[in-house]
Amino acid sequence: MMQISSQDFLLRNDKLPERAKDSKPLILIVEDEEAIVTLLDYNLRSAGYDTIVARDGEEAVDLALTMAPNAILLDWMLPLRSGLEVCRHLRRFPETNDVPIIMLTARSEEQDKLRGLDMGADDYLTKPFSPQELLARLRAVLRRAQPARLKEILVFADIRMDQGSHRVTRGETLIELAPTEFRLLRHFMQFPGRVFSREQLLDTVWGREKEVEPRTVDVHIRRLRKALNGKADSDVIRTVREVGYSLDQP
Amino acid sequence: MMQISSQDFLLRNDKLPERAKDSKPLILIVEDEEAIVTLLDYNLRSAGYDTIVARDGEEAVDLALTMAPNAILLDWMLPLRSGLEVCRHLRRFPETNDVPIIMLTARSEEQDKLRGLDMGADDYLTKPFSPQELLARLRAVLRRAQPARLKEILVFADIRMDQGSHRVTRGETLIELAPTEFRLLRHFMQFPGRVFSREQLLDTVWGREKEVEPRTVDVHIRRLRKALNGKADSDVIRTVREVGYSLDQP
DNA sequence: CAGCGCCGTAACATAATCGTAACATTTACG
DNA sequence: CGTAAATGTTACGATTATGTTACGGCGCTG
Repeated sequence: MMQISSQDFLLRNDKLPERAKDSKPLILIVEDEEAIVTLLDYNLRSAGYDTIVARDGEEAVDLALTMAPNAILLDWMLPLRSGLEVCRHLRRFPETNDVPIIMLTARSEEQDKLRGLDMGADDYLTKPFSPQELLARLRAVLRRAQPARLKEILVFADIRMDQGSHRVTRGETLIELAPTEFRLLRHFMQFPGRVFSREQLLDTVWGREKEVEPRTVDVHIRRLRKALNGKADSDVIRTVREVGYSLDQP
Repeated sequence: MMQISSQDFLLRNDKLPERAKDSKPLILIVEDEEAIVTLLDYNLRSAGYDTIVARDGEEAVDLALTMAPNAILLDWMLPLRSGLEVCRHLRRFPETNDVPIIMLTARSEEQDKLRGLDMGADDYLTKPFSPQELLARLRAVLRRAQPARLKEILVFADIRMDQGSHRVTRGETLIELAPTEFRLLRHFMQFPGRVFSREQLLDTVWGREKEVEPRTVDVHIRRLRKALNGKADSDVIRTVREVGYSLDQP
């Protein structure tokens, strides 16, 4: 079916995994003072990181979105958009929501620090700082950064959920889901095979603000089943009597 | 429920395989005439490109999505799906939205050319052509290649936005947009298919200097829809309840 | 300064979704 | 088999989110 020369195919399959897995962490430096950029860049590269540099706030957002860095060093004072603004902005988007951000600032005022952390910064570094301190804090935030990353695309059997476009397909069919059905399915797909009680589902999918009858879950399970299965009888939701429901192979 | 090919979703919003920077550019040749394939293949390889070949429209879409070529040479007349269709199709998906496409055609009629460019082709080559011309144009589009979101001309389905001249067309129709509507549409076209919350849109399209009610977004969506759709009922903006809006195929 | 286009908001209209109760069916178990 | 408990299914009124319209204000431009 695919017409490609064997040479190409081998080449590509050789190269692809390499970059994905054991490449160096990429650090985005957001800083307009050339001297500091040079300093940071030199230290980070010496320590085995890859770096890219943004000179202003706009560029920072651009690069953060396109290059998917593993961490961001973000200067407080910037042209076009302040570091604070950039930080808040990045935190609004799923792609960058969980990238660790270390704020750099000339002042060490408590208030600024708190504001920075409020906006979603992970750590805080006061100029002047030693390269050792920088690297230590960087290692720390990178270490902590593991579990946050929710997958953008969830797959279970022939069901695909794309959280970016907010679409669900089963095989080749596009599935339309109401909001609660979507959240319910997402929760199941985040923990495939695991059984959840009605109470647990109410907690996680509904939230604990309003009291809802446990039996209401049944109704939404029914709606989700109907939407997912169409007319075929391949039910991916398993009822575990006395316990709850799980996403499971038919 | 609509039917979509599984290939469409295979890589949707996933990261495409990233090739090492110093590898040769990969060119996808879409052409059913063997003689021309041979010619193109020989010339491209001599000039230092890697090539893969698709013999029909279906295969073209498949390979474009799975192999992430750096550019596509696309014949106008094809089995299964016309080059025009393939072009439009590829432009609908984020992964292939920004791959440069050069259309190949036997005829040099102005009208075809315009239609091709409307569908999102980057350039146009009339058979017979000299290898020199081919390579020159290829170099040109590769040089210009940029992520969709930084492109000067954005294309989604039959909508074209030229940021240089600040013009928007849908099919043959010129669309007049107020400034906010323009920025809103631009943002959607920079991230086709992606859902944005009202808050995110206020951040990116409005900017956060002044506080604006989230519901104001609805009104501008309405105005944009009205301007784009005319009287036809082909709405390219999808409402995702409780979440936001996205640019999407009708 | 009058007219025009654009914007943000509130108010009202419409549509989608939700939660619940009531009834139907299945299951477990003696 | 027969019964009780658990789950499946359905229909419907209430609620909420979104669609739509109209209006006043503001900044330009002629």
